[in-house]
Parts: sequence; structure tokens; C-alpha cells
Amino acid sequence: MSKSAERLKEYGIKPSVQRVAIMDYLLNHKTHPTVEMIHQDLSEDMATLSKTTVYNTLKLFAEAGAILALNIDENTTRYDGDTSHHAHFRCVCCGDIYDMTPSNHDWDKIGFENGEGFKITEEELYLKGLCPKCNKK
Amino acid sequence: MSKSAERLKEYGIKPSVQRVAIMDYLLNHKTHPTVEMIHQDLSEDMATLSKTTVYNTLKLFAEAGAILALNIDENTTRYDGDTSHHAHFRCVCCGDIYDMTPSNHDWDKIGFENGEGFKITEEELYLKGLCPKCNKK
DNA sequence: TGAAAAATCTGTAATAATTACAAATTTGCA
DNA sequence: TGCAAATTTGTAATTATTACAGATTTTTCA
Repeated sequence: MSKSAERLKEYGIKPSVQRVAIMDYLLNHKTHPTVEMIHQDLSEDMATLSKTTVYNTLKLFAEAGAILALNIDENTTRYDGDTSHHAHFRCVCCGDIYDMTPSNHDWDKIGFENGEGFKITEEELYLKGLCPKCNKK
Repeated sequence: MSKSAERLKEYGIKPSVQRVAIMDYLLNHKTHPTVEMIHQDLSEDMATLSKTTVYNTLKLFAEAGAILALNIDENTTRYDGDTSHHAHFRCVCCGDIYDMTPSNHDWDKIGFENGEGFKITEEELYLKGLCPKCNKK
């Protein structure tokens, strides 16, 4: 079975053709794509793929914890097949999103002064600025 | 001059009646309100206030760095008059947003393994989970 | 002071992302 | 094979946000 199909099963999701294709896309494109990009690219091989299916599927995946839904972009959601603990950087010039690895591995153990009683289940660190390419100009 | 008007001048923004009212609202409501909430509340005293003005003004403030625009909520932007360095928590149950103060004050000095060449100008830490109230239930 | 110019505000219409929903298709299984 | 359940599809509705042009307010300066 494909890696993508296995991944879906791990998270209790039945692997339909469309679901496997979308998960496959996410595992092979580290670009943090939008619904639009995924739909457009996959449509080349799956002409009948509906945008609604892409929306529904990504929501399903994200709610199951199989992928990450990122709100680092102001107007649209970006998706990430890599669910390991890492931060994200968005270049305010070109819009590209990069994975960032904090060198201080204690960042995920940060406590909060007023954190008593809170149950934290998700943590996202968003960085913005200029990427190396845009920074040179 | 009011504290709000002074604040605007600090950031090079001309203090009109509407702008002062909106900044005032943000400085006095720590609820991280949406455009909708701000407009609705201020409309009680300023019947003619347009929602477009609220949108434009908040964008102006945020771009000048006078306030923060938060994307912690999936479908709408929330605003924060407190620009000091702190994190945000959103309760997935009731939707309320809380300020969080990392007890490890080094969190803003985190380096990134693959950070060479990047110029980081903004940093947002978003936490999600259950607030003390919802956690009890 | 008082007109002309500039800045700001307002209301409506347009846009774009996302969701609702019902019909069509596919899948799993007796 | 044939039926029921799950999934997908396409269109219509919803919601947040922006575009834009006209109205209003503020500023400039003779």
C-alpha cells in the first residue's frame, strides 16, 4: 500500500482515490499549498476532482491531526503534510512559506506565567519578514 | 491630549475622531475584538461610523505597527492594542482569546537552524486548547 | 475669514474564500 | 448481482474583506 494510504489509515481515515491523491500531493510538495493550488495541480490527472472535495478532505485531514492547517497567510489557509513540531516563516515580499527549525529545542517546553488551568493542545509559531532571496534585493 | 491620540501620533498617524475612538476601544478592551465587535460597540455612540472605516483604520494601524492583527481565529481577523511581546491562546470550546506570558523570557531569542539569510521582523506564537472555564466541564 | 485643495469617511457594489446542501457516483458487503 | 452506506460533485449561499466613487471634514494659505 502506498505511504499516503497507510498514513490515512493511521489516522482512521478511509483511503479513497481522492483522499490518497491529496495526501500524496501534500507529502510530495513542501510548498504549504492552498486549496486552489492543490485543486489545480491534481485536476490535470483527475479531471473530475471537485474543489469542494479538496476543501472537505483537507478539513477532514486537519481535524484528524493528519496534516496541519496554517493561518500564516492573511487571506487563505495553507496546508502542511509535515506534522512534526516546527515553525513557519512567510516572506512578506514573495509570499513563499518556509519551514523553520528552532535551534533551541526547548521551545516546545516553554511554560506560561498565567498558564494555570489551561490545557494546551496545539502550538504554532509564525514568523514573517524577508527570505534570503528577497533580502538580497 | 488623550492617551489614544498620543499613541497615534507616535506612529505618525493623524488622530481623527474615528481613529481615536477605535484606538481607544482597543486600549480599553483586552478581548482581541473583531471588526464586527468594534463597529457594533462604537456605533452606539457614533451612529454614522461605517464598517469600511473600521476596516481601513485597523489596517492602517496594523501596518504602522500601532496594533497587532491576529490570525489565530480561522475565519476572521482579531485585533490587539497591546503590541508588547506576548503570545495568544484561543479556546477551541468558547472561542475566547487570552494573552499568554511565556515564563521563559528567552523565547524571543530563539535562533533557527536554517535561519541564515532570513530577516525576521514579526513573530507570533499561537496556542490552542481549553481555557480554565471550559477545561472544568 | 473663506475659498480651494487634501485628507478622511461613508455606503454600496464587487471579490474571494469557504460552507451548505442535494443529487450523482462509488464502494463495501450480503 | 443488488442494496445500503459512504463519498464525491456542482451549484448556490454565506461571510469576511476590499474597491471605489461620492460626500464630508480638515487643512492650507491668500
